[in-house]
Amino acid sequence: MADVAREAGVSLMTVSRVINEKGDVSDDTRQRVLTVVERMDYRPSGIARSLATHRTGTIGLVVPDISNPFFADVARGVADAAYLENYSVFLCSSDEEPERELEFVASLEEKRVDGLIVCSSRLPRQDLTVALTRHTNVVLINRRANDLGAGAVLADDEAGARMIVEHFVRRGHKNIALLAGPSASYSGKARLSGYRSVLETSGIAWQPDLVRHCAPTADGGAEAAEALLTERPDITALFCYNDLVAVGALRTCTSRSLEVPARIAIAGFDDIAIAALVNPPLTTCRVPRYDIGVQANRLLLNQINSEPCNGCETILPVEFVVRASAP
Amino acid sequence: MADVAREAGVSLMTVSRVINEKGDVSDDTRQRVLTVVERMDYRPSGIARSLATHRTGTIGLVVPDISNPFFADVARGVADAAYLENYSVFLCSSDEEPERELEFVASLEEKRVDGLIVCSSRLPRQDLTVALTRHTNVVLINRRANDLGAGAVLADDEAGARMIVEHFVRRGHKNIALLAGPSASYSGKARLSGYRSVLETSGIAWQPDLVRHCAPTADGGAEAAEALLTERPDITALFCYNDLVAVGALRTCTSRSLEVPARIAIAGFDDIAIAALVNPPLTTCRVPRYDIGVQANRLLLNQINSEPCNGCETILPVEFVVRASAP
DNA sequence: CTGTTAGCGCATTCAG
DNA sequence: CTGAATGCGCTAACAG
Repeated sequence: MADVAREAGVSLMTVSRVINEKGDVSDDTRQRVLTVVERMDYRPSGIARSLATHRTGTIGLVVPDISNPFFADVARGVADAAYLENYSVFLCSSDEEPERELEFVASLEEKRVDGLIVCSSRLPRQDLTVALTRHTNVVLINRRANDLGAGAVLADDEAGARMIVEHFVRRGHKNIALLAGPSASYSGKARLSGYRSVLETSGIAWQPDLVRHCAPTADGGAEAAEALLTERPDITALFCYNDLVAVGALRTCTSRSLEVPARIAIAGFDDIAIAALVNPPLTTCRVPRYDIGVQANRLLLNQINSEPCNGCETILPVEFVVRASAP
Repeated sequence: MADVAREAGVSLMTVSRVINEKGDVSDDTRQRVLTVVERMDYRPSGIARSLATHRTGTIGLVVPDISNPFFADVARGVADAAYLENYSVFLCSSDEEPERELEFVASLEEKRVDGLIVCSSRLPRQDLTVALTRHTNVVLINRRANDLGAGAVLADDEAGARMIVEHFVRRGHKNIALLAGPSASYSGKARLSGYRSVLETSGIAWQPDLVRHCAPTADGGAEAAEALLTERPDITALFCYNDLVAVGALRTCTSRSLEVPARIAIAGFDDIAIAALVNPPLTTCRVPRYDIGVQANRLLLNQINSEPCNGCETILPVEFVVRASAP
């Protein structure tokens, strides 16, 4: 910058003003400075600027696993939205390890990020609190924490679950099973709760052995479906925690020669790309993953610009999608 | 930091030494400082440190689309490897827009990243050169640029293509078609080249109408397969640019009642998760995406630590995977 | 083993 | 409209 100032015959301050388009500078000198900047390929140091202004123009994004299509889509939403606002995004893929998640949060503090988006943290409540109080601007995805003063973006998982189970009920199913995924997660609980509420209002008895928790993967779904169908061969409809679980269940049905949907109807959740591509294509519930990312970013930038948002929440609607696996 | 120094009754320098575990400090004072650091919840400012040291401990990762499972896996490799080396990663998802890619490269320069990993850039050669010469440490993925002094990590796409087509030939196929994907990309060219070379060595005549370029998506594959099979119903084997294209081709075959693999054998490429989950599961070639990310990071860190690497390349082997779509 | 003196490259006062 | 002085929080070289 000093070089530019000298070459242009002005002070450092004037160069700074021109670059930041701030204060009044005569068109004449502005042009002169810009020319020199161009000629010398000068790029201001964001580091030095950050040190002076206490703002970095960066945010942190913590996800359990960036290779999981769900989080990859969320990340894309965050990244795109951040780009439009001239923010840069630190990607932190915690590999589901709480310990690593904590290290990320600490590291992001050293990097002096302006804010933080934490996606589906496995962190126990206690650790979350400690980690987040050191950051002023935080948005949580798929997790509530109003009392921490953090914003939250959630999908309406419960409503989605209700739509799916109601669909089954309308089709006359009585023995509707649930592969419920992880019991600890927000979405796991919400989807289970939706399932229960429809059974209740439909006057269908709650049968505990129709519900099984499982890992949120295709293998987890396949195993759980195997066990479930062995124990209760009278099941005619199967609501799966997510599409991967449903794909696994589909595999199990195929290997047991249970025709889908003729003999057993199957529904997933999320509507990731694979849902439409398997055979038969999955009935499911579309979760606006990209939008979740965009909204999380929006909430965060609002906080950064100190527009108040104490524990404000954004709940995004989901969309029921009927396909051949449960017509 | 000044506060810590005062509280501990030492100079700034000593605090700095303790924090960076550098120089000799007596156990006594070290403990005293650490205690104060703990008590005051002090965290050094990476920004200030970067300004003083000219190193940021950050790298940039530019990908066309983070929601594409291929790049998501690469990103995970980069992120995991970077984490192990205490580096932070800026995620830049360019949405396939060359213009945005350029802005990212510029922005990463302002952020003073220590290095840059660029994945499958759509940038014309000219722009790439300009953008990259401003960064000293660069690694390219799926693209060569030895003369730029950038490192490169590539998968052995040509060998993979050869394995697949050889497999078809061994099974007695003569009319082997290729849905070749984008003609401009490195991997598109390499896979086409592998296809041609096997035909040649096998004495099978090259038939231009058996090759069709298409978008690297399921829809792209479905359309292209439709056209291809209409024109040449005598095709018995179909090698697809990647798994998504193969899934599309599969869909087309199903809708035309062409049994796979009895009537027509199909193979994909990459071995993304979906390949094993469709029906029938896809024969394909596994590209070590995660490893590509890890290796790219390794090459980059080598450059950063000024171990010479002028245009060095790492070519990763691929693995042939036989499944039911082409047994 | 420890402290002192200088910046790192910029933005923010305040004066001209 | 422009410039000079000062500090952001830390580290690199030297001195003690």
